[in-house]
Amino acid sequence: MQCLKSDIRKGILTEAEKLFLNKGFQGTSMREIAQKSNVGLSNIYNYFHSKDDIYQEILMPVIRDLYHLFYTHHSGEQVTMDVFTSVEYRKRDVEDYMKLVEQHRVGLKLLLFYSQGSSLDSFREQLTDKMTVIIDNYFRAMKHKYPHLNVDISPFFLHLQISWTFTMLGELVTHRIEKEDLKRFITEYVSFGTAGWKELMDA
Amino acid sequence: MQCLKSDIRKGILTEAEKLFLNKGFQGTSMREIAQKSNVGLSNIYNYFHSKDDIYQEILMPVIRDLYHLFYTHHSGEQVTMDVFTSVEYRKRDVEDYMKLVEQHRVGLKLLLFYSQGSSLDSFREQLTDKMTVIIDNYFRAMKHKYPHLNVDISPFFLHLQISWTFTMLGELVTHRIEKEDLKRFITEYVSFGTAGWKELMDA
Amino acid sequence: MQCLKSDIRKGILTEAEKLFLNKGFQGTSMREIAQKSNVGLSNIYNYFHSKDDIYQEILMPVIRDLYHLFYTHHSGEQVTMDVFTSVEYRKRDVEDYMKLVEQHRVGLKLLLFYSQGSSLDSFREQLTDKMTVIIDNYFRAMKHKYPHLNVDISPFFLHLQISWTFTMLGELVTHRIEKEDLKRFITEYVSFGTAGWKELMDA
Amino acid sequence: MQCLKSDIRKGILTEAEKLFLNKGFQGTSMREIAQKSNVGLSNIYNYFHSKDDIYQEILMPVIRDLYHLFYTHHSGEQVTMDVFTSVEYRKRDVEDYMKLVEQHRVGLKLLLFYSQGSSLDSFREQLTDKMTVIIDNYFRAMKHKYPHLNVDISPFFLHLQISWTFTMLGELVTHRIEKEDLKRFITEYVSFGTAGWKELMDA
DNA sequence: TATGAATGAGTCTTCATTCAT
DNA sequence: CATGAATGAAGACTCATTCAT
Repeated sequence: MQCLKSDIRKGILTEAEKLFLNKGFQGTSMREIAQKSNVGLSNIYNYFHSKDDIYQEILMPVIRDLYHLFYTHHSGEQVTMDVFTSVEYRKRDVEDYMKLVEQHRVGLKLLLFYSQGSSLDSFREQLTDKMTVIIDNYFRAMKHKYPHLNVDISPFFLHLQISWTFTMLGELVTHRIEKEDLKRFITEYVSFGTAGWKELMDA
Repeated sequence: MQCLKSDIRKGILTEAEKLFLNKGFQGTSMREIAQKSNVGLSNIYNYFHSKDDIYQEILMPVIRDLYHLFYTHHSGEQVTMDVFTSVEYRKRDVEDYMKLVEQHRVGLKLLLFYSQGSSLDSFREQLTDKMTVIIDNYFRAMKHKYPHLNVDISPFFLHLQISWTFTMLGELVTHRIEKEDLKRFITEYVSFGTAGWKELMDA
Repeated sequence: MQCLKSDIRKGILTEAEKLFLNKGFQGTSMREIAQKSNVGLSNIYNYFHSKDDIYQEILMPVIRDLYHLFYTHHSGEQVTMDVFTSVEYRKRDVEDYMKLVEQHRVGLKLLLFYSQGSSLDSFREQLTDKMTVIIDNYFRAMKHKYPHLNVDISPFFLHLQISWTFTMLGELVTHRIEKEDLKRFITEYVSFGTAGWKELMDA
Repeated sequence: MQCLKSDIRKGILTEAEKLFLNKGFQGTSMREIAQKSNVGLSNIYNYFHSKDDIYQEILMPVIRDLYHLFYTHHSGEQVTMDVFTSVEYRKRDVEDYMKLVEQHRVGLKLLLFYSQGSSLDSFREQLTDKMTVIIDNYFRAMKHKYPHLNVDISPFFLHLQISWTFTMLGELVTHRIEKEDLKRFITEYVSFGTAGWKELMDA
């Protein structure tokens, strides 16, 4: 019985994903991956360079979408306060997060909680730092456009806000929220956030 | 050549702490701990039962203080809205966090980011769950006392808020904040939070 | 440099057998087995799951034949006193034992004397118990068929007789008996046994 | 709290005995002995030279009595056939065994089943060999005294008979026989044995 | 006598990866 | 592309015994 090359690849990735999710990156061995995916241990190396390679390939899509989401949200052409204080804007934001979570539940879980020991170990940290820079620039642009506003937010608070986004993603991913509760949560989240930002910026 | 028992114990703990901080619990081997602390590998077992034992001993103080902080903050005798919306209250809160961070910077870092594979692996998750229950009860009591208020916060949002607290601790611990920036950050943090809660509860 | 799988397997088994015979199961280390059989220590685990696995594989044939011998001797269709008191019957018995010993000298030695710490540790005890039950049933059947006979043997004496069989196997295995002495021994053994059983059963 | 030196010795021996009985000589560690007997690990070496030393000391009494029993039984001044064929003689024999078993149940168990890895590992084998020589001499003397008798027993059968004695001791020790069953067993045992020996010697 | 620290070789087993076929 | 053998270091932990105090 022969299989298509691509099938085997997928098989490996699928089983590896399950294992990583259960035991973490470090806790999963190549042997297990081989056994579960019915592939000879050494044969795996015909498809992937290393364990880390498998891990990266699994997480590539999430990372791509995550980057895309973050960058489009915060580096759009329009510099406006609405991004922070408009309920509409924030609702769109959080709905985008939800979509991401629905599409990449497992991947996000891996990325946020099970990457210890892999090259993506500090992915969250790095992305947070990058985002901080980007948003910081955004603030500078806003300060230029609306000089009377207080957009002088401390870098640390900014950083924290971004990190919180990851935390929220983590919570959404681990505690599967029911549809009926979802709307309410979003309302609360948006209310809380907009009120907070308004307070900070109008001051 | 023998040394004082307490000295060697401390030596082991010190070096182990450093290693755990660099390589995580799983990534650190007893061999390394032995080498760095100039103790025979097997001799370590005269001081500690296991690797996990060392880890727990290192984190015991943080855990104790963390529990104490959380429980005293949220199970005080007085049921009042101030806890959420009073600037004074929240300032006191965040200052307590700061103290915790200053005293247990490394320990918190380990606890929050480097415990994978140890028995404290899911400590954050567990404590978050416990706190959620406690605060939920607090809300029920408030609802009883102030019936006109909207204290009907969704469990998920509550959970998220608590998780955010850990995130903040994590950020404070990883990004050493300068003294001059500290005051500003606290102000921002408190403003944001109180505004948010007010918005939610007055609605 | 790779060799035929079967050769290496055999090599490991051969050397392990020697070592177990010299040092017992517990006293033999995987390192030694690896060294003596010119195989990398870790490579052994490509052929066997564990030390115990090796041990079991070595003893599988003896155990099989031992079971077969015992069961066929004592669960034959014919219920007759001859089994105990006929010289012919007993001669056939003891000759079967001899064959077993010749074919599995080393294996029997291991099984009877060197299994401490392995999963076959209590093999003799277990088999003795099983056999006791079987022969006890046999006696009941005989009692039914020959009511005038005294077949009311105490369970303990029965147990002892079976245990003696193992002892004899043990002796045959450790003290290689010369061909010329063999016939004589068998005669003595059979005479002694038949006389004994006759005495007990005719009483 | 200070203890008499002899008390500590006894404590160590007592606890060691229990452990050896549960886990065998090899399976018992000095650490365990120290813990169970409430003695500092290294302090044990003020009382005993080594683990083997403890083991020997525990088994000294059994060995002494065993030797004494065997030697008096078979090297008495009187050379007579009765030793083998007289019911009275054999009854006295087996009753002596019973006494030995009652006095040294644990010791015999250790000696026969749990000595692997210790210096007493091959005690049974050695004693069996010694006894074989002694009884062989006894037979020679009998041949001289009663030339018409067939006392030309093969060494191997002799050896087996002696080994059987140990087996019986082993059985008596592991399967605690009830008082009511004891008498019956002895009768069976003696009947069987005397009939067997008569058959062999009168032939 | 008693203690706790020290030792150094030892236990079985698993790891990710490579190699030859 | 696939296989199974090979590697060599590493994993946590235990051992009986000794030493200095």
